[in-house]
Amino acid sequence: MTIRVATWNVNSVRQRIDLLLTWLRECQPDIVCLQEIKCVDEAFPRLEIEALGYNVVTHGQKTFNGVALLSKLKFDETKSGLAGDDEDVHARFLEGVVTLKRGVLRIACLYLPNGNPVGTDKYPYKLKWMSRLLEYSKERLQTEEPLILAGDFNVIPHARDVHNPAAWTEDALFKTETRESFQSLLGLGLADALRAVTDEPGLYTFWDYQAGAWQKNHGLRIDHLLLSPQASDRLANVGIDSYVRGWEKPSDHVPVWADLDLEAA
DNA sequence: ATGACTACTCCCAGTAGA
Repeated sequence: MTIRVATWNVNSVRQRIDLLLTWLRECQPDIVCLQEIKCVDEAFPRLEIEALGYNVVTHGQKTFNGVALLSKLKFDETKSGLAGDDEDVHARFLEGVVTLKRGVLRIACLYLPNGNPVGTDKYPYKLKWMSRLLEYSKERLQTEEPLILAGDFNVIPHARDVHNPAAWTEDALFKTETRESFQSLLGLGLADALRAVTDEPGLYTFWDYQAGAWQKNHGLRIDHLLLSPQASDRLANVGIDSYVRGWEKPSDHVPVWADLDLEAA
């Protein structure tokens, strides 16, 4: 038995619903984290997705941001919002817990702030959000349960994760402070699922719409699944569905998934 | 390269994304 957990920044779920349904049928993920749904909860196309056998929970927002969790396993609990800043109204975080044959699996779906342009209040907001995520992770890791942080991190972890690293050194996605903060998440014992299976450079999850970035393979790896030791121990396979970027009217991000040897209840 | 695309919005020029 394996459980497939996926993440995909769809860049508007209403624009992408047909592609999403096609991909769900092809990939057959058990749990999916969606980002940038760009709609309020009432406008989310839940019926079509429920028809494929998913339980759906959304944390939406008008126009921007918005995250959703889809799961073939029933949610025991869900919670929206990341602790640590009562002033933050962005819909960027949604946590769900499902029951397994042995214990539970906790999934945090996140859309980490972009942070550009650096020099505006957007970058400190990003760094603060990352430190809030670090605190959340510290707390959750104490339970010693399988935990997955999945989403659009807006972080390029390493030079091998971007086509032209020299052009990105001052960008909020690649700045030293950003990468150090991401590293401190890994320092807690979280494993970058893709890097647990390969060191290969040039594996991307995002290609800009502009300047033929997809055709030239000028991409970024910014969508990640971070696994607690209890999840990492069960890791069987990881994939990037980059072919989805070649579809008609695609998102600029593609799905990333991980298979874990865990049994559903 | 002040560029390029795409999607959003009190409907359409301005904002945001990465």
